[in-house]
Amino acid sequence: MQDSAGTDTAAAIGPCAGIPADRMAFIRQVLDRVGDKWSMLIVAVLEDGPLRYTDLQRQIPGISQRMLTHTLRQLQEDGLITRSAYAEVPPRVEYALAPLSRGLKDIVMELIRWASEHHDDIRANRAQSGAASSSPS
Amino acid sequence: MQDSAGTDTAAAIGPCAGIPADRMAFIRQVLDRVGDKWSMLIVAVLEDGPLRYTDLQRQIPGISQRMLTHTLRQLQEDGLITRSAYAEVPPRVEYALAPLSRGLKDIVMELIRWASEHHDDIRANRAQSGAASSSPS
DNA sequence: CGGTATCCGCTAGGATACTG
DNA sequence: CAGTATCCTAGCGGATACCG
Repeated sequence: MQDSAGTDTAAAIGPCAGIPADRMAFIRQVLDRVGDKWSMLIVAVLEDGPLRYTDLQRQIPGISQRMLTHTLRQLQEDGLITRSAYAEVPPRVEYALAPLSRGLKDIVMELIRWASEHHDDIRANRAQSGAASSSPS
Repeated sequence: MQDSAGTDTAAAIGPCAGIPADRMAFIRQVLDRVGDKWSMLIVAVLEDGPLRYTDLQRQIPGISQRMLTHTLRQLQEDGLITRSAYAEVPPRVEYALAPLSRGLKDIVMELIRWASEHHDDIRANRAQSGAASSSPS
């Protein structure tokens, strides 16, 4: 707690849009890490339970090995997921959510639910905006 | 649209995540739109009330006109924010959250709060992982 | 004030091939 | 099975200059 004025960081955003510029920086960092395409999907998929590498690949259609590996490492380095490698043959590696991501998982699920519920509206709006050329001479 | 048959493994996400592989596609789209660096910040800042262009620039340190304008257009086209231009002099343009983003705003605020609360842990974990190369003699 | 347009570096991220 | 390494392109995103 660095703020002596008693202004809770999160609370400060509510009453006043004046988010201290300092906070903005790390919020951006976290958002950038956690908010990218694949991280959220991985967290969401892992929410159901531990999964192996290839299972993750199958669960997340369209992800490349490169991105899967990369994102997993990022999440692992941030302590959001754990990697358990079993030295057996064939080798098995399981990824699971770490305690740290308990709260995040919840938020991600909400976000996904929101996306599910409103993607129609969004698409509609998007189409409407794009359809501005519906007035030929 | 390459995958139409077979793997019911996607159904394995079902219980809690409940993400049919089909949904995954548009979820990715929404996540991609909403999950980029600036969109969330703009939504967060706008949560407090309508703001003008320059105000947004001030509230979000580090954003360029290009990105501000671009992101605002995206959000607007998705119907997440509204743009009100008043033809007066000097010209005034106000951006505000649209009804559609009511729920999103909430989630974003939660995410930011989570980021605020756990960025220390994340940084610690990140540093620890990076410190693996403390090659002692 | 509230943008638009252009140049440009950087890197996210896919495809492919190879390894332990 | 679980990655690593390399190549390569699209577009993100900053800086700058200019317009209504």
